[in-house]
Amino acid sequence: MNNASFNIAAVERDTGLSKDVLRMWERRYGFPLPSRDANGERSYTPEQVERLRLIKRLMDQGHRPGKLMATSAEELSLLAPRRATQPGAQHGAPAEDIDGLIELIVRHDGLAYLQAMQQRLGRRGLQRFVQDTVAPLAQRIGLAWAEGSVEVFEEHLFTELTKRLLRQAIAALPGGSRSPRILLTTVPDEAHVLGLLMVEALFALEGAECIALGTEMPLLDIGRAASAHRADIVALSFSTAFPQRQIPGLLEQLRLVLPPAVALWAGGGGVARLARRDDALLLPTLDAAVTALVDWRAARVPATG
Amino acid sequence: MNNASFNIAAVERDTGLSKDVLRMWERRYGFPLPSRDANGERSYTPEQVERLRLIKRLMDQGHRPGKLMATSAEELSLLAPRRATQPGAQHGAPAEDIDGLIELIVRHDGLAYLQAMQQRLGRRGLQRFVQDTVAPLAQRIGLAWAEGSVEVFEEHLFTELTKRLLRQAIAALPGGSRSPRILLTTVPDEAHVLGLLMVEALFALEGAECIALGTEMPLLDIGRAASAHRADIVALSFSTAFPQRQIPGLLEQLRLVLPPAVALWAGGGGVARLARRDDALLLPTLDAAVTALVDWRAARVPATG
DNA sequence: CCTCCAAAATGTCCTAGACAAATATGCGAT
DNA sequence: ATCGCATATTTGTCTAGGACATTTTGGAGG
Repeated sequence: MNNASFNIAAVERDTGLSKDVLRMWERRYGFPLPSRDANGERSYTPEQVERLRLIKRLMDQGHRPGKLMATSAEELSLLAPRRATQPGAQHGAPAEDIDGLIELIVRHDGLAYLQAMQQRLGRRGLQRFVQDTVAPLAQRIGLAWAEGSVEVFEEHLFTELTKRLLRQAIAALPGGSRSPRILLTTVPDEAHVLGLLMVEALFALEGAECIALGTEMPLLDIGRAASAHRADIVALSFSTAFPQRQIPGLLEQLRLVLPPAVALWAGGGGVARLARRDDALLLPTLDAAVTALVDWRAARVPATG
Repeated sequence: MNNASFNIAAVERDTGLSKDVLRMWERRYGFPLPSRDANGERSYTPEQVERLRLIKRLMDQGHRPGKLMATSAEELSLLAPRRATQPGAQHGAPAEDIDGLIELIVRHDGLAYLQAMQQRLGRRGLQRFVQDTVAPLAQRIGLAWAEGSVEVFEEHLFTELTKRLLRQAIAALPGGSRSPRILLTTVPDEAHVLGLLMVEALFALEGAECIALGTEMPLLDIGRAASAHRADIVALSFSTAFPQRQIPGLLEQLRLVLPPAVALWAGGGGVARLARRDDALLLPTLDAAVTALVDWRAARVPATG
C-alpha cells in the first residue's frame, strides 16, 4: 500500500536533515543505508524516513546521533525527553485546563477547540489569555510533539486555529499609534509565527504601533523594511526548535545591516540559553518583552508636546 | 556602513540558491567569485548577494543563468519580465483600482490599505472580492516583484494584511458542515498561503467543510492528516514561484501515501502549465476549483435523507 | 565537588567528477 | 517560410571522500 521511495532531496524535505548530514551518517554510522536506483543514486524507504524523523525529534531534545543510530526501533520509541521541562512560567491556568484543550486538538475537533478558546478569551481578556492560556498551551504542544504524543499535522492544526484567534483579537484592538513603532518578523528558516503573534498582541495592548511582516524575511530585507517603515525597534522571534548555534551569528549580521538607531530585540524560547549581548536585547519570556517596551518608553524623554 | 560578509550558508538562506548551485556557478561562469576567509571558506560580499538575488528573480521569469552571468549590472536591471503576462483571468476590477491598492502598499500605509480592502469586501461580498480583487492583486504584486518595482518586505506586508482580511471574512461565515470535507495545505518548501486562503474562502462559501492546516506539511503527514480527519479531498496549492519540475513527482509520491478513496486536487498558478494527470486533478484557476467542487457533489448520488 | 584539558563526536565546508533532464539549435521536409 | 525531429548545449543535482572547527564527553587533578 505504501511502496513509495524517497530520493535524498525528498528525505531532506521531509526530515529537515541536510543531504550532507544524511551522507555523513551513512558513512559514519551505517544508517540510513539506502538502496540505489538505476542511476546509482540513493533511494530511501518510507520506514527509513520514519526512523530518521524519530531520530531528528529525539536529537532536538538533546540526544546524540551516535547513540540513537545504534538503538533499535522499539527502544527508540521508549526514549523520553531528556532535557527537563523548564519549570518556570507555569503560572496561569491549571494544568488540567490546558490538557483539556490539547485533548480537543488530538481529537481533531477544531470547532470545539475554537469555542473553548473563544470562551477563555472572553472571560480573561486578551492579555491574560495570551499569558495564561496560549503561551503554556504552545509550550505543552511542543513538548507533546517531542514526546511523540502529538502528530505534526495536529500541531499544525493547533497553530492554525490559534493564529486565527489571536489575529482576530488583535484586529479588534484599536490600531496602536503611540510610539514605538515595532517591526515584527522572523529570519529565514524560522517559520514559527505563534510567538510573534503573542508578543504582537501584548505590544498592541500597550498601544505600540506594530508592523507584522510575517515570517522568514531575508536579513537584507529586514534592514530595508526597518528603514522604509521608520521602525524604532526590530523584534525577532526564535522558537526553541530553531538551531541555537545559528542565532548569535544572525543577530550580529543583522546588526550590521540595520540602521544603528534601530533597536534589535530577539525573543522566544530559542534565546533563553543565550548569553547577554551588546548588539541585541534578549527577551526569553513574554513578561520580559512587555518590560522592555515599558523601559524603552521610560528611557525616551517623553515628548509631552 | 554595510561591511557584513556572508558565508555560503547565509547566501543560501537569503537567496534560495543551493550551495551546490553557488559552487557550480563559480566553477562554470566565474560568478560569484567570493573571497576566502581564514579557513579557506567562501565569503560573499553584500553586493554579490544582491546581484544573486536579482539573477534569481530574473531566472524565475525564464532567463537563463549562462546569459545573466555575462551581463553587467546596469543591463540586468533593465531586463523586463520575459514571459508575457497570461492575459486570462483579467475580468474583475479595473486595473486602476488594483493599482491604487498597490500604491498603498508601496507607500507602506497598511492602515489605508486595510480600510480600502475592507470597503471593497463590504461592497462586493466575499466571493466577488476574492475573484475580482484579491486574485488579480496577488498576481499583480507577484509581477511587480518580478520587475523589481516591489520589494520583498512590501510583498510580505501585502500578504500579511490580506491574510488577515481573508481569515476574518472566513471566520465570519457559518462553519461549513456539508460534504465534502476538504483538507487544505501545501507541501514543504511552498510557503505561499494566499492561494490556499482564497480557495478556502470560496469553498467555505459553498458550504464545504474546510480543514486548513497551514503550509509546508511533509508528505507522510498529509497522508495521516487525511486519514485522521476522514477527508474526502486533499487540496494543495502551488504558487507560480514553486519549481514546476518538482510538482509531478510530488503528486505521484503523495498519491502513494494517500488513501485511494481520497481525491487529490492541486491548484494555483504553479500547475497552469502541467499536463493532465490520472492521480490528481489540476485546478489552475479559482473558477476551476469551484467547478470541481460542484462536479464532485454532482458525481456523488445526493444522500437526500 | 569543581575545574581544566585531552579525546571523541559531530556538522559543515571543500574539490572535482558524472550524468540526466531541460532547453536551444539546426536541418530536412512540407 | 514553418513545422517536426534529432542533435548539441546548458544546467542542476547527485556522488565520493577529505578536512577541519566546534561542541560535548570523560577523565585527571586540585
